[in-house]
Amino acid sequence: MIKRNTVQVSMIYQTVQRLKCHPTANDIYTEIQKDSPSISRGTVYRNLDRLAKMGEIKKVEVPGGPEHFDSRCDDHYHIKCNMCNRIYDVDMNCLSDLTDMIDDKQGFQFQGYDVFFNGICPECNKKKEVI
Amino acid sequence: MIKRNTVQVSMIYQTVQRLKCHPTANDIYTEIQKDSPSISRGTVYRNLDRLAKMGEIKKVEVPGGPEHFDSRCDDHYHIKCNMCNRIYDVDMNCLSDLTDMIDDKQGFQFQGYDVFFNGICPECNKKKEVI
DNA sequence: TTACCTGCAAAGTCTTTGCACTCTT
DNA sequence: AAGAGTGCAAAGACTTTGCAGGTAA
Repeated sequence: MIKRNTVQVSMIYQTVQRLKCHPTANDIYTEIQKDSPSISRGTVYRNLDRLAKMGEIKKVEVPGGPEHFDSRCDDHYHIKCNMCNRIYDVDMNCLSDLTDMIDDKQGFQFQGYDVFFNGICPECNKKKEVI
Repeated sequence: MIKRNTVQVSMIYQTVQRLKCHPTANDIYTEIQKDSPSISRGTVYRNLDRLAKMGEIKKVEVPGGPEHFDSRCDDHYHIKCNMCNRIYDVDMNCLSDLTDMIDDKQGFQFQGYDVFFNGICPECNKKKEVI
């Protein structure tokens, strides 16, 4: 998928590793721009996509929001804060194969599933108390 | 939320009930346009949102795709076909409270979760065999 | 009559893409 | 050299919004 070792690719990869906050493509773009103002959004989107397809990073599709990216590639779940929309890891064992629980598969070929929690993050919880 | 019984609101509600295919806002817009060409997209989006907030219909947030709407309001899961992107109901008992399984909530206030399956629908499976 | 709702169009958010140029290999 | 990757800008998909006029109550 990626066949050339360009500075842009490594900056994008490094930035996903460095930001521990499940950044969006735009977060990564903004961050890289601080040092390299000429980086383009297209390059960021293209390479995040390539890195995810290669399994170097993980694409996190958030229900009702933009995509986020994660340096942790093992199977784990996420929670979205309903106030600030940030994404965090959930500390829980993954469910055993959920597709075993389906009563009638009706001819579908099940390939995978997402579990996505939502709630309020500790930081926003504090803010709420102040208000 | 909705305070007036307009023709547009009832057309939108009826269309969600009639289409059993988990339509998107655009599907509903296109469908209503056949009979009422002057309906506007804004009205469709606004009223789908209001109907969902009132609990008359259900908003289905699809990971990595536009929102779909469902006439079934009880708790149940969905599967997205990775080929045609259509949404179908999954015939399975809902999981008991998943948030009980979280080892360390780290100060988060968990409010809910989505489970979303993906795979290949029977129709697309047949097409694959032909190819 | 009031104020909620509509149609329209513009704008906003997120993402993809075509093209000419650049740089890795 | 070849062709993968880049920057740029335009366009695309989906959704929201401001406003003037329409209409249910």
